[in-house]
Amino acid sequence: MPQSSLSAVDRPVDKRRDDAARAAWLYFIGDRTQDEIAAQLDLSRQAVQRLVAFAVSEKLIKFRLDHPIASCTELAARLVGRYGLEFCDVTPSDPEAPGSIAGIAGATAARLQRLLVSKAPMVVCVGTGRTLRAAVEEMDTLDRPQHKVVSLVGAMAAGGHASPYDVVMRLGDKAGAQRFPMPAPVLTETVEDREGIQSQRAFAVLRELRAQARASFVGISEIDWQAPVHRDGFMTDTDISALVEAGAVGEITGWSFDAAGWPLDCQVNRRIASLPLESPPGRLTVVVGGGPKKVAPLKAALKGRLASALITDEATAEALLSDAGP
Amino acid sequence: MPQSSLSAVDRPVDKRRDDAARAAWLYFIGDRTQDEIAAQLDLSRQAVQRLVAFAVSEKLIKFRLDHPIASCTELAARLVGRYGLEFCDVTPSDPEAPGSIAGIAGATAARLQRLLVSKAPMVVCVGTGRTLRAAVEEMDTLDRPQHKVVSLVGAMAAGGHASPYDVVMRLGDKAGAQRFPMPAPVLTETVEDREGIQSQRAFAVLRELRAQARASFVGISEIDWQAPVHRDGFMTDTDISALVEAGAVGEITGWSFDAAGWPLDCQVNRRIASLPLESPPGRLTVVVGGGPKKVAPLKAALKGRLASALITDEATAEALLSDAGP
DNA sequence: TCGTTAATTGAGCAGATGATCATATCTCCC
DNA sequence: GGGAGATATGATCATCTGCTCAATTAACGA
Repeated sequence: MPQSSLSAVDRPVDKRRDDAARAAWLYFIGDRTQDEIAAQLDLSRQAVQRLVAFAVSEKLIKFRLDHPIASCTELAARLVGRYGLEFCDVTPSDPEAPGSIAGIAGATAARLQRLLVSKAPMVVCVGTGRTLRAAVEEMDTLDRPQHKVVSLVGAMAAGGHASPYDVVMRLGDKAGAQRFPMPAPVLTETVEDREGIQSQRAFAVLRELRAQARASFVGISEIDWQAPVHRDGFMTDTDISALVEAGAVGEITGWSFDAAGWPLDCQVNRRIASLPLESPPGRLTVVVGGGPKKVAPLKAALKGRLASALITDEATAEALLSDAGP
Repeated sequence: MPQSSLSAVDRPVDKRRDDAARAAWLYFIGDRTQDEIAAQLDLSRQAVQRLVAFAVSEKLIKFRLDHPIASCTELAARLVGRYGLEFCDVTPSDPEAPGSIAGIAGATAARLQRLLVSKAPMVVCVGTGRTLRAAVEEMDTLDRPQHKVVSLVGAMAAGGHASPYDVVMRLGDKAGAQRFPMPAPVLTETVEDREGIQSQRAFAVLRELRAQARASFVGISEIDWQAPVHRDGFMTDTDISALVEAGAVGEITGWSFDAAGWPLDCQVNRRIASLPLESPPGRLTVVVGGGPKKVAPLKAALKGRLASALITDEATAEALLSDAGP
């Protein structure tokens, strides 16, 4: 039996994941104690504890809430009404960890999954960022080679190093779908560079795919000195200064916009290589994000109709509905 | 705000479920301790412990394994080959609880869910029994009024009392689908009774729906003095005696068959009001079950091609592949 | 072969969890 | 209004879990 010896000897990682899955199954679904599992699998209790922790951290076992919490449902309905959204999902939030993305990632994963399980071939566009990345990790694995996953934004900084939050490749893997990354940095050095890159054949393909897309999922961020685009090296101090000066409050797929949700007509935006924002978007566009820092950007984006659906958490939803603020 | 006062005052159950969902969310997804949650929700630690336990027992929060365990995959592949199945799912089993249906129910729920999330109108037929009932409980709630859920078997005993394991109504509720229960007992008093009942208009509708069905999900049981059909009062001592005499080893939707999987041509089967078995089934027919008692019935049913797919557990799968046995 | 470093293991312990039980509170019927 | 029964609450304790740390084993290069 060459296969089993291969997987057991040559790939000890898989064995470990297998054991972890089994231990976690017995623990959460079989409802046994770690001691009992240890006896069954002939391991020490600690080994079982580690396997269970590993399974949880690797998302081999997943927790899902299947109950509409009334206050979240109500916030969602009010957001749909206020901003004319196609839908809005609001998850509970952890008051002790206001920036936590666990809930939003889970809710986004559920939406992505519901779309992608369907067998009719479809195109789904995605941006980048920590939240979307976490959402993809929460999804179940699928095998849908008929689908196409398209990036709205490049994952490279101008210097050439890649973002660790590349979403399109990971989502392609999870869904077993065809992947269309964008062969470009987020921000080019000059307007001419951007024009050069965008005149390439690959770009026309991406534009064409976006026009057919069933949906787009994008993250959102603030524009200031702690902005992810700055921390991750996509934009320089000079870029940020110029944007803040011009009144930027947030960005989506690299495009900065002001408090009214108008994309800025400035030098930096002219060097953004991502596919342009649309207002209102021609296709379902889901903006995903939450936490205190994202309130102002989200409020602006929704005002400016840069998105037609929203996934956020309870605290952010409340802030978006309060009339105070910028 | 009449609705919110209504739900808060007139329906304290919903409030409790809401709190339980929130507590469970913070516990499993937010990864907080019960003490922290108690502080946040302003409850005692015990109250939180009870809410979390309640949420788990009510399936407000669900655990799902997303990792193919190699040995289960291999067993499934061998069963598909041996019995010419369309598919086979094998879940881990808990060696300490050989009759446990937790895993099988989860796997069946996943299959049902994958079918029913799709929006194109479809018909799904179901049998009855503890396992299918548990599977439905594991499903997420859906809203698919375009689907039809059809019962292959009545849920009444001859005396008129209903089975507690009615599946079609529960599944209809879970999926938000139209429900077509069978207006008949499992076993009628006489052949004439059966003919009378089956000549009714409603029966023609059920036959018609089955012919269009996307899939059928059925349970399976042994035929002996501990058989569920006997314990639940669907069949009398006399019926069981006659069936055992005639060589029955198991039943599906009430129809008894012998060790070769041939439906028995006997007096009892002639009084069964369920829709007839087909061999091989014209449409996808998934038999669901596991545990030591179900090995012989399953082996017979698979030999006789009474089903075209199987969901079972590891221990049962091994027994079905071993050549020993009846 | 030996020494060095990294990874893995299990003992021990502090803290988290779940069960029990006595007490308090609610509900419904009179 | 009162009382029986049912239900909910919080104190207490036994058990379970996750973390730390020291010891051991494995891996690798000299």
